[in-house]
Amino acid sequence: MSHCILQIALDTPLDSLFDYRWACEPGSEPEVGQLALVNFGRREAVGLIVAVKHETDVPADKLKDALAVRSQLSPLPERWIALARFAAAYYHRPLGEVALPGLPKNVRLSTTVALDRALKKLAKLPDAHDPTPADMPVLNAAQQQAADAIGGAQGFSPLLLYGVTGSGKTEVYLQACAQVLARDQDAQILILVPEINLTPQLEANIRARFPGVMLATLHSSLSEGERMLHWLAAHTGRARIVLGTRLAILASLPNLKMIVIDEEHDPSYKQQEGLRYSARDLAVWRARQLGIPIVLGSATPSLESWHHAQTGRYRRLELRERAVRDAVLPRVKLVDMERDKPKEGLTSALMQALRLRMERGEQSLLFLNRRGYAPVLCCEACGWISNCTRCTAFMVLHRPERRLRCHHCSLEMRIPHACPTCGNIDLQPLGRGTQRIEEGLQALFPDARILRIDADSTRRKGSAQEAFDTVHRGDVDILIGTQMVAKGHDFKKLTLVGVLNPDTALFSQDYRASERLFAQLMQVAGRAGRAGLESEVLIQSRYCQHPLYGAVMRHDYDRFAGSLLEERHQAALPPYMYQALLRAEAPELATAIEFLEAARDAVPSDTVVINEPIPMTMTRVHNVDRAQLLVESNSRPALQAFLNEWVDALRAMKSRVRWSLEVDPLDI
DNA sequence: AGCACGCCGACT
DNA sequence: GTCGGCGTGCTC
Repeated sequence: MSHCILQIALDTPLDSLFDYRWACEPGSEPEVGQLALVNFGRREAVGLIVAVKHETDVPADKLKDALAVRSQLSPLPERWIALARFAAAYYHRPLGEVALPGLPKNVRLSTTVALDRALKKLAKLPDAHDPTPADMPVLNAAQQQAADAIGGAQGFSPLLLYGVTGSGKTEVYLQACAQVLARDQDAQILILVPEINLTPQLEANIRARFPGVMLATLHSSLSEGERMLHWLAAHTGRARIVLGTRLAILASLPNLKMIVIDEEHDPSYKQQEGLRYSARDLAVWRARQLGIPIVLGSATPSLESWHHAQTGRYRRLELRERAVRDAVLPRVKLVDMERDKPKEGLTSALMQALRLRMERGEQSLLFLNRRGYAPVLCCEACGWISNCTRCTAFMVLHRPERRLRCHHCSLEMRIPHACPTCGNIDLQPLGRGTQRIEEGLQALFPDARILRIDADSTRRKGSAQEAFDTVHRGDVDILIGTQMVAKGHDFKKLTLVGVLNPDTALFSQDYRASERLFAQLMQVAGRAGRAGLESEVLIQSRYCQHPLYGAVMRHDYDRFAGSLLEERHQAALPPYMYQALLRAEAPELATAIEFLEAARDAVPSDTVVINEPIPMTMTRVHNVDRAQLLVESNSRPALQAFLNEWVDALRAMKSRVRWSLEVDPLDI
């Protein structure tokens, strides 16, 4: 028996590939893209075969035999491996760390029972495929034009679908899907949404529209068994529509013919830990690689995409009107909190508006992006405040749970009955979170059916869906919630949106804060009046003259985006500048800073600006201090070339400080 | 990152 | 006497 050499990518931070021996007859070698089980160090691991060779530089005493090749699984396509290679190179991580976590855990086990079971289950599913849509609602002219432009696009076509909230973007996606599926019997379509909460509604729409088409969902709350089955359905080409959150961008889709990114501006498309990729950016890369259309839909596009549309790299499609007959955008009013002093967080204007909705039997939504009862507890006698002992943050008061809780390290304690420093028993909650608003509302409107939806009220699996169902059934008069309720949902009877405390974002250090606030306000405002009922949005503010609110009142994304882009241009910020961020963490801040200072001097460059190390805004989290170093360049290739050298130099420093590199960071 | 080896402190 | 603390060394 002769043998060959398999070059294998493994999920490890080591920046190299590993060679293994594999006994086989010439001509029957394993294929690139297959998975193999190997001994790695003292453990077993499943890796991806990225090359099959006949020689290796690895000394014979180190070379091991691979244990098994997963031949029941068809190889991952070359193009999928190319996607993983690109992501690995662009985000400066080893290939294995990109490629393997994208696969379901169950194919990476040393046993194949789960894989075999899932394959058997998939084989039993009926094979009928009928792309005929169940019905096709009539589109308005703008929608029809957009759907035809998408459905008829040839080759790589990035399309920015800019449509006001309620303009029927979903219907455009569905009809474009119908065109693609009708044209190509094998076509697969990938649809991404920002968060899991939005999948059930869209999933139901897709299933109702395409009853004869296999749909697979991919998101983090699937069980391992489900994930495996859905992933296989995509990989084998049987699922024609794949609906998922950002992680689905790494799904294997051999016949991918179109990608849809809904709410493309949404920050959840950026992974915030581990491999910090942007699913939206990878999606655009993937569409270019395959030469297929990609639809980026939003009422408030990211400035990056907006900029691309203006320079002609993306084609812009517009939906200026709401789709439902006679439905108009809600009227947005500002309530000046300096003149109309709030009681329990609510101005009299907002209370009156709530009362009116109660009388009419319509629903109201109060939006406050702050969970808990109060963001801080304090002692008025001595000035003590509920600081977290492990983080540069306050411990948030959670009254129903009777706890103080740090939202960053999840440290918890009972609410102290007396001030820990002076013994004063009269501790005061300062500020308002959703729980406190809920309590105040209950007192002000004893007859109202009030429901709070936030991360705390929906911890249990499935409880978020239950809560949304309750609202849809009409069993709620006043809904109070965080950003969870701001996105995507189509509440038919909702005619009032109250925004409670948006001002803090106006003065944030983060240059993206105003872009985000604008998007958030437009999005939450868009929950109102979708079914044609007259509706309004009340924004409580102390800074009513701020131009951002003026733009929200006029529903004027266009001009607002223009002025933000102008500012970004002046200040040399993205999208006119390309950035990367080196983060370091250590028990002492000085250690992290010292590491970054060494990093700053490690590789000189005249095409990249290397800034000074600074502590992160929230310096300490869970007892580690964090600092960061920003590098920027007006040329992406120059930045990438620098990062290549830099990462090598940083690895060579062999520092004990933990560090990580983020390309295209969102938060600085 | 895992995972094991290795050499010093307080417990059944 | 050993259980276990985390330093450091290696992974084809």
